[in-house]
Amino acid sequence: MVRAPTSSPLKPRKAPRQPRSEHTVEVLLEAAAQVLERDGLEGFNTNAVARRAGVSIGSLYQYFPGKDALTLALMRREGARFHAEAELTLDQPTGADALKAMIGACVRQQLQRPTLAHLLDLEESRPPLRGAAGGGARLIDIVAEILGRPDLSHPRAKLAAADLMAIVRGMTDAAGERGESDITDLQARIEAASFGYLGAPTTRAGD
Amino acid sequence: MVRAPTSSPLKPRKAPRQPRSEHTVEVLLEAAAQVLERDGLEGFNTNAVARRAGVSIGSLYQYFPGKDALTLALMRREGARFHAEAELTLDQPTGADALKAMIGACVRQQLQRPTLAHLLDLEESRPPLRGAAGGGARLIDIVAEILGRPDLSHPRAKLAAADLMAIVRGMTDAAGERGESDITDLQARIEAASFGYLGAPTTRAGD
Amino acid sequence: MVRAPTSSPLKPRKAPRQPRSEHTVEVLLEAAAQVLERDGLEGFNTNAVARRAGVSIGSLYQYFPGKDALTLALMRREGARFHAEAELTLDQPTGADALKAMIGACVRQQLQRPTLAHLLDLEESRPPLRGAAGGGARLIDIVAEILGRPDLSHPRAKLAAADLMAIVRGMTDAAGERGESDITDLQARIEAASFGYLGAPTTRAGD
Amino acid sequence: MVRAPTSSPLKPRKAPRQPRSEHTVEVLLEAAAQVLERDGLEGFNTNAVARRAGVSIGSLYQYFPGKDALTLALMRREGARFHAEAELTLDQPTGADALKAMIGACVRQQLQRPTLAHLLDLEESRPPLRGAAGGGARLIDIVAEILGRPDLSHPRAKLAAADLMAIVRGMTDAAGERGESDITDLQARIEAASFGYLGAPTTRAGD
DNA sequence: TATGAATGAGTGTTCATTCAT
DNA sequence: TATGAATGAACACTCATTCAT
Repeated sequence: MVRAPTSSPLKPRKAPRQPRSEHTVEVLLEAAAQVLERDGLEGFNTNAVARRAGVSIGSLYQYFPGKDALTLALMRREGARFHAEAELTLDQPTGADALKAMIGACVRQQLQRPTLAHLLDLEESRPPLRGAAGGGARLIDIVAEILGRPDLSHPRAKLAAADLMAIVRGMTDAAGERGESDITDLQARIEAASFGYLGAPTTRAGD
Repeated sequence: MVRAPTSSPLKPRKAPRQPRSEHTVEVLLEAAAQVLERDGLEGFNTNAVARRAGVSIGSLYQYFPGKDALTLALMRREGARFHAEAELTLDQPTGADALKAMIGACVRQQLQRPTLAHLLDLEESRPPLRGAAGGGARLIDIVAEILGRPDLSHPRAKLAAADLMAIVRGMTDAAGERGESDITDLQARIEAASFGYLGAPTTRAGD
Repeated sequence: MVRAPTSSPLKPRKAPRQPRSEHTVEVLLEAAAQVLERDGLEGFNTNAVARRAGVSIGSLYQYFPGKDALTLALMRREGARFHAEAELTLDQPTGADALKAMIGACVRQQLQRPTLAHLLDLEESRPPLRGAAGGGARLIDIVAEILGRPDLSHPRAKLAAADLMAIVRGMTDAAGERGESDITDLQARIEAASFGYLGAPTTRAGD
Repeated sequence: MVRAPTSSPLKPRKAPRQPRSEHTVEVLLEAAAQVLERDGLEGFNTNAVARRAGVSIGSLYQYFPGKDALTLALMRREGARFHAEAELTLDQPTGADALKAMIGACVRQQLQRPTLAHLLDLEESRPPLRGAAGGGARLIDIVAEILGRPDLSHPRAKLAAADLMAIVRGMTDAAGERGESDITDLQARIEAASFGYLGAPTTRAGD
């Protein structure tokens, strides 16, 4: 094994400017996603990704300085539209509405491609990637902001935000693993737990 | 040379009869735990475990037919006293008390050696170990039984049990990762979420 | 890490397309042959082969999915020109001529690189390679066909063919081990035994 | 691996004088034979033999200085009664009778426990054991002596003897591998080849 | 003398990464 | 710029042999 990263090993090596390059990057990311889904972390290796992408291994390394950078880019891609949606929740009038919207966004995100989302979550906690995607932290900030809204005004907003995101992540992951697909039901249960946590139960969950 | 294992690759290879053997097994398991804690899944390999245990790699393989068997044995060791405690929760008079006891057991278990517990959780979801430890499924059954008690009598006990365990796991994992150590506070927050989920809020969490 | 091979462990992993690859494969096969000849089955390991080939171990595994595939490829390489020659024996006018030609082919094959041929024979009987080269069975069919010719017309052609090949193999192996190199003499003795077996002695052997 | 034989690694380490020891040696040899038959050369290792013998690995090494010594002892055990029988063939009045008797002895020996005999043959050609059992050479001497008898009086007795033994070994091995069990038929075919080789065919083989 | 725990060099194999073409 | 052949450190696992008990 040869591990001598000269520059930052996580940032994309080159900004793909030409359309052909953009396309290659896109193809590589989708290939990575599919390999992850089909073969799990066990089968997730750079050669397999390149092969599936129909691209040479050399090309992969031209766009990504290393495996972790590829993983990271995939995380960002998967998180992109989700983050946009998450930001929008702040536009909701009340904190409660915003929180519901946020939960909805999380659930949709996680259940879109459940195994992919789950595996990326796992990868995200691996030291070299720890918080590199920045998604989690940012998300918690948004939720914390929501919890500061007048109708919720939680005294320990940051901590509660972390707890809520943990609840959401825990429940959606488990649901994904079980193969659940009824988004509405799941969302209702998560809301029950969340608002219960906040001391303002909506309705009895799971009825 | 690597050939197909003739016997089950997960069951311990030989029961340690002499006191010396027992000691070696104990030392190996603790070494495995420590390697996992210090170096993560990345650094968790049989040679490292043997080295840390101060034992030859051959000895490791005398007691465990493979890496997975070692991991599994560690899971069982870590889960042992916890499972005992979990069973006892059924002795509680009311469902609410039982559930609180259960949450307490989970929290204590997870916060005892947080990173170890977390990494073992991850490993448990890897295909070759999927449910091999048998802990998770059993746990959910207990909780489901609790939820069937008169004072809780949840109509979708099995599903709710899974949800509750997901909440507990999600929150404790996150707490462990943050380095939280105030068990009582964490437990209170989890109870809030749990009873909120069940539609019977106790007090506003996090106040 | 050693995991179950996903594809057939005996078929070559990748067809060498570039001339460089072809060369590497050729070099690896010849190295395998030489290691086998110098160090026997004992010393025949993938690292030794790669080292002797002046190639990294990784390269070996790029072209052969495993040790057995390498062995098999070597068998086929060694058997290639021989099989061509064996097929041609059917062009001989009479059965007797064809049989003599066949014996000649076998003897030449076995005495070209006697130890190599012998060791490959041994390997061929190891379970994972059992009949994989397909050489032996095919050979017997050819001989059986020869024995069916009018001038020989043996009533138990298949059995006799197996016997004859056993005679040829036994005698050439022994001769090879003794270091015999007079092909003509050996061939004459084998013919004596063979035609004697068929009930049509030519001349007294060994005179 | 630790390979530092201080004394001759092939001779039995201690002459078992006490009846208990003799019994242990016998048990070990039979265990070795059975392991060889059941699991082949692949599974033939000292620990397996000891386990099958119901004896500790330490005991095995008390009676045999190494694996090869064990193998060798097994060869001698298997060859013992056969050699006795082989010697007796010299008592036959004519060379032809003696040769037939010899062939019969060989066939019986090889077909008694065909796989065992075959695997031991293979082992015998491995360098550390090369000719150590001494069986083959001695056998050839006997046959050479037979071939010198007046009725056969072969001019190249030693060479012819080697050839004949090669024929016998080749044909019986192949027969054993095929699972043949009709000793008389096989013997007749071998005689045909043998006497054919000598220029004195008996009857057409295989009719 | 018997036991079996312990040893560790050796073997097959993988995969992230480099670099000549 | 793209290719894919080549690299080699790392890892899982085996087994002949030793030696303390």
